[in-house]
Amino acid sequence: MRNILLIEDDISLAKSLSGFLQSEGFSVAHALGMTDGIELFEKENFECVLLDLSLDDGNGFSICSRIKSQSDTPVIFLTASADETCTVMGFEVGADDYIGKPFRPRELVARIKNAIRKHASQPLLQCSNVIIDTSRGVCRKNNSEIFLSALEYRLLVLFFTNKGILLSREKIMDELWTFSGEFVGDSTLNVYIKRLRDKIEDDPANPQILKTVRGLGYKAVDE
Amino acid sequence: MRNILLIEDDISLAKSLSGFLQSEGFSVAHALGMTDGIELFEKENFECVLLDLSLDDGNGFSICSRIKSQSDTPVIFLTASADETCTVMGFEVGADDYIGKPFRPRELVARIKNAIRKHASQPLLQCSNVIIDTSRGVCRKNNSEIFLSALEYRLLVLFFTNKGILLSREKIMDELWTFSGEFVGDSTLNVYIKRLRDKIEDDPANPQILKTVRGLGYKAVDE
DNA sequence: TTCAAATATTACAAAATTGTAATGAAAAAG
DNA sequence: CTTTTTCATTACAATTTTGTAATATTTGAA
Repeated sequence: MRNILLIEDDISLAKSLSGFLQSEGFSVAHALGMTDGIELFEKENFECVLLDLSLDDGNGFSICSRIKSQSDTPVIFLTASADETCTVMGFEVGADDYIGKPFRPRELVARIKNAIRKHASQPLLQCSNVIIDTSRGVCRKNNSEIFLSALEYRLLVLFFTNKGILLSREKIMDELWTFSGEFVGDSTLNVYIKRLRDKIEDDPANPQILKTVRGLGYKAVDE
Repeated sequence: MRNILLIEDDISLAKSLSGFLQSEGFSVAHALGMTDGIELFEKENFECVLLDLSLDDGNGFSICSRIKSQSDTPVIFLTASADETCTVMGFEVGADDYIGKPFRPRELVARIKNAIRKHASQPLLQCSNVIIDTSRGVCRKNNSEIFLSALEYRLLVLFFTNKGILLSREKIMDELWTFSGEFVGDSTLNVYIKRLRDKIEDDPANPQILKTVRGLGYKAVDE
C-alpha cells in the first residue's frame, strides 16, 4: 500500500527524497530513467508516480503520456524548471500536479496524498464480484471485462445504484423504456434479467446478485 | 458553461483576475466574502471555486470545508501566503489545489482545467449542449435523449472525461478495443468519430465538440 | 501548384441486439 | 392436489451495431 514510483536521474536527490517519503509511510521504488521507469510501472502496481521532468534519457512528458495511456495512476511532475510553459504542458499531457523545486517536504506529502485521494474516489459501483466503472462505462467481473449492450448496461447501473433496494417492474420499465413514447411489452424485462444473469452471475440458475422478489420486482444484493 | 466562483476581498485583484479568466472563456461570479460566497455557491452551479485564503470576514479554510461538505465542486486556494503549513492545511480541508501568489496566468488556467477535469468523475459530463449522465448511462442533447450504442457511449465518455485534452488515436484504440485480444483496423476509429458526430453535433460537417487535431488525434472541446 | 498523407464519408455483410411470443417451471392460493 | 399467477427460458425475426474496404476529401509539405 501507498506504493510510489519515483523516476529521477539525480541519484542523491532520489535517495534523500525516497528516504523522506519512506519516513512518511510510503514505500518507494526508484527508477533512473525512462526505460526502467516504464518497465517498473508495468510490472508493479503504484498509487502514484513522481516524475522528474528533465531526465537524461528521455522526455518526462512522453513518460507521462505513456503512463496515462495505460492507466489512471496519478502522475506528479517534480522539476527544477518552474517555467510556466512547462507547467502548462505538464497538465496537458495529463499530469495531476506539478511541483517546482525546491520541494517543501510536508507540502509534497500533502500533494501526493491529495492526488491519491482524488484518484481513489473513482465512481465504481460494486456488487459482489461485479464492478461497474461508470467513469468508463465498463463492467467487469473478477477483473475481466464483460461486454454489455447499451440497455443491459443501463439496467445493471440502475440496479447497482439502488443496491439492496427493491425496484418494481413498473419503475424499471419507466426508467429504461420511456425514452421514446414506444410501448414495450412486459415480458421484455424478464428476458433482460435473464440475459444479465447469464453474463454476470457465477451460476445464472441460482442468482446471487440479481434477486427476484416475487410479485414485487427485483433487487441487486451484495452477498 | 465553465462557470467559476471567485471569492476574493481584494477588489482590484478580483477585477483583473475575473477579466483574465473571462478572456479565457470562463464565466466568473465574484463574491467578496464568506457570507455572499456561500450564498452564491448554493444558488448557482459552479464548476470550480477559487478561494482567497485570507478573507476579512471569515476563514478561507472554513469556507472550503463548508463547500466540500455539501458538494464535490473543486476548490482551489489562491493565496499570498505561500506558507507551507497553510498549504498543508488547505489540502487537509479538502482543497483540490493550492496556488501561491504571484499567479502565473496560463498556469492558473491549466490548474483550473485540471481540477475541473479530475472532477469529471462526477456523474454529469458536459460538453456544450451534450450531457452524459454516467449515473444512468444515458446521453442527452438539449435535454432530449440520444441513443448511443455501447461502444459509442464509451468513446464519448472517454472524450468527455478528457475534455480539452488531446487523445491520440493509439490511446483511444487502446482504451476501447483492448477488451478481447482482437485486432481492430485503424479506420474503425474514423467511422466511429463520424457516427458520434452525426449524433451529437449540431452540424456534423463542422464539428464543434469532437475536434480533429490532424496528425495527432482528437479532442472534445467546450465552445 | 502538385503530391502524399491523414481524415471523412459511404456502402456493405457479418454479427449482435432488441422485442415478442410461445413454452416451461416454480410458487402461492384455493 | 389443482389451479392460477408469476417468472424463467427458449426461439425467432426485425433491426441495429460493428468492423472493413473502397472512395472522396482535406490538409500540409514539397
